[in-house]
Amino acid sequence: MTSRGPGKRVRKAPAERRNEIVATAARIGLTEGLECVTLRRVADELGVQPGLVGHYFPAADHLVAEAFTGATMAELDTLLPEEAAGPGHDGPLHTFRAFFGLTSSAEFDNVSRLWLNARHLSRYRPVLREHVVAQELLWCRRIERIVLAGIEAGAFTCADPWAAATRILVAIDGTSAYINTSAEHRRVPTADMARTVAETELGLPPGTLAPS
Amino acid sequence: MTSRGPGKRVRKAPAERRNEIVATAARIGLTEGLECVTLRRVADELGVQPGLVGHYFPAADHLVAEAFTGATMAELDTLLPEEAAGPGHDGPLHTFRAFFGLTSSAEFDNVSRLWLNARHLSRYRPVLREHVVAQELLWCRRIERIVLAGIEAGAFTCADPWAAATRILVAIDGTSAYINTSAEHRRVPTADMARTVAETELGLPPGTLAPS
DNA sequence: AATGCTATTGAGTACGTGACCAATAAAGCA
DNA sequence: TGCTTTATTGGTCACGTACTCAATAGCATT
Repeated sequence: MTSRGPGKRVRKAPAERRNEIVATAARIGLTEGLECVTLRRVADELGVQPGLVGHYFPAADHLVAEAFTGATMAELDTLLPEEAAGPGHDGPLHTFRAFFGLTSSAEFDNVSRLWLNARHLSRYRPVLREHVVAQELLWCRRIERIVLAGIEAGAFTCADPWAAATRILVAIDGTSAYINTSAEHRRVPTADMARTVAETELGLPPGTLAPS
Repeated sequence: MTSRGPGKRVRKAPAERRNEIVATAARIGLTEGLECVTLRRVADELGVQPGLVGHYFPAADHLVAEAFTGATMAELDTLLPEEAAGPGHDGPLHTFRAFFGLTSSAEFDNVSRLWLNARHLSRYRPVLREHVVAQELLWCRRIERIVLAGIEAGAFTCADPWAAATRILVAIDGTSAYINTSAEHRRVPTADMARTVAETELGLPPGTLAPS
């Protein structure tokens, strides 16, 4: 991919190089797993010496943690764009339809794997753990905002938006827990579960959030 | 724990030694994580040379896989004893009450961690993957049997027992997905979710499966 | 009591990891 | 233009892993 002859140096502004490193680490983490995010692996990918990556990340844990945050942050912005909760849009109902459409598609598989990966690795890596907790709460808050917008617009009925958001995420995370194992065997009974849970939580008739 | 002076050999029957090794590996996997199940670690625990463990398990993957199966199999028998589905017992309703009581308690935390651990590690380790899939289906089938017994006894109403069992497990696995991260923040909204999902799936009035 | 089988030892190889650091060359500034 | 700063190189180091294998010693059988 990125290959330069030996000895050739390319000197970049620290901020730019740092971003490069994090972006590469995020891509590796998303597609191959966070344990593949090593100083050497990232350096190879960038056509650079391992020492350089170590220079920007004296502790490898921080690189892994930032890789995770980078990947999930980007994904969240795809799934639930910030502006979706604001005014002048298709409305919360359409936002959720798109959301459940995406989370049910195969594109989401790598994201499921990443979450599973990060949640387990957090057992041993405190730095990563903090980033994962922050992202978990961020995702939950982002959903809560859509719920709030829907209540305000009179589209949803829900006594506790935070609890509803939490339980919707349980359904999503529960469904994607089998992504590396018996996902095939479960596709049928679990395909609509997250959507159904959401409809129940938001006081919607069954099928309301199904793709149009 | 088990310490012998150097050079002292204890020679055991192969089957017995093998069981010892798997039992130790299962304990380590359950309490410290499957990546701690190494030839060295298990050998240390048994007061034995690493080469011996390597003799019984020429590929370390198989040891990890058997450790997982050993631990989850034992746990399943605690949670849903085989005979619970048979005749002459407190009945399916009581069985499920006990089940949800246990899965909600802190004793279950290590089991949640183990499942998370194994489901992620299955991404890289095909041998473990097969064992995990087998256990996942076994747990699901065991629940399905209780559901079937309950339907037969007229206690439950359920059109598709297998699908119901699958969705109950989604709720349980979803709830326990945060065991290493933001579990504290979610305890309140998710505490009763698995039980509630089960009551819905089985056509029971809310609270029927709550601890008595 | 002697013998054979084999469970067990103890040291070996090869590999991948994170961390460390002096030397070097590229970029910006005087 | 020359000088200073520092991003980058290219190694080394110690550690932990799986795996290999000849030699050894415990047990069971004769």
